[in-house]
Amino acid sequence: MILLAVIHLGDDAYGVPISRELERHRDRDVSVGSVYAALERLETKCLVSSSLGDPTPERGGKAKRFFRITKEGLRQVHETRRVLSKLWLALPAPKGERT
Amino acid sequence: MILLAVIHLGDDAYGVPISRELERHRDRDVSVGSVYAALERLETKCLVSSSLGDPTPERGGKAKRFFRITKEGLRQVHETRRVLSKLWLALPAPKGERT
DNA sequence: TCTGATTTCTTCTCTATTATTGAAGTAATG
DNA sequence: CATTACTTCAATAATAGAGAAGAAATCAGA
Repeated sequence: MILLAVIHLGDDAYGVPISRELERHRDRDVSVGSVYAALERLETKCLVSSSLGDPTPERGGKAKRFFRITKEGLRQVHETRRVLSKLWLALPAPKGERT
Repeated sequence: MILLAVIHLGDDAYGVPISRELERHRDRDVSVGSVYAALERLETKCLVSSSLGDPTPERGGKAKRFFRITKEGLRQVHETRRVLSKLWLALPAPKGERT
């Protein structure tokens, strides 16, 4: 889900909004520290890359660290989608859901 | 993925075939111990239930422990599918894939 | 019909990795 | 120099994973 958030946020993918995006989709609190930890793991595995941004005209604050998905990261996202989509095909429909 | 394997295997969902199903889909070794550990966690959370089977006419072996997905487990599988499918919608297509 | 080897599963133990939180640290602006 | 907007650190909980040990059944031969 972090990889997907990085993809969706595009040029605005740094710690805080990534964490907010996760909170929105998972519908629960997500501490920003855990997001950074996961991003570091993803970077170690070369699924994302990061670079420091320039100061902005906003109030203040430390320089942002922007994340981008790598080619390999995108590949793995697609692979995961492929596998799960296949497994989900045979799923019995839940009550009250239109197919 | 374990929940999905339990669903797919139906009346034959016990440790060994669940582990084999995972190996098949993930295309790598999956130790049966890790599968049992996960199944226990899932049972603790009431996402699966289990019951011991009777001896079979086959060669031998300890009684099988069969797993079934619970109503709540099925609900969560569907919820996960719903959320991820939504996130996947806007995914840029990988090269060489027909859409 | 004992008895032990074999088979098929499950359970246990230990370690590595991932997840999560909350506090501390840093570099900007007003 | 107080405030703001981020990042990094430190500590703990939870999950993943492998491999050995344990359990209960069948089979085969004496």
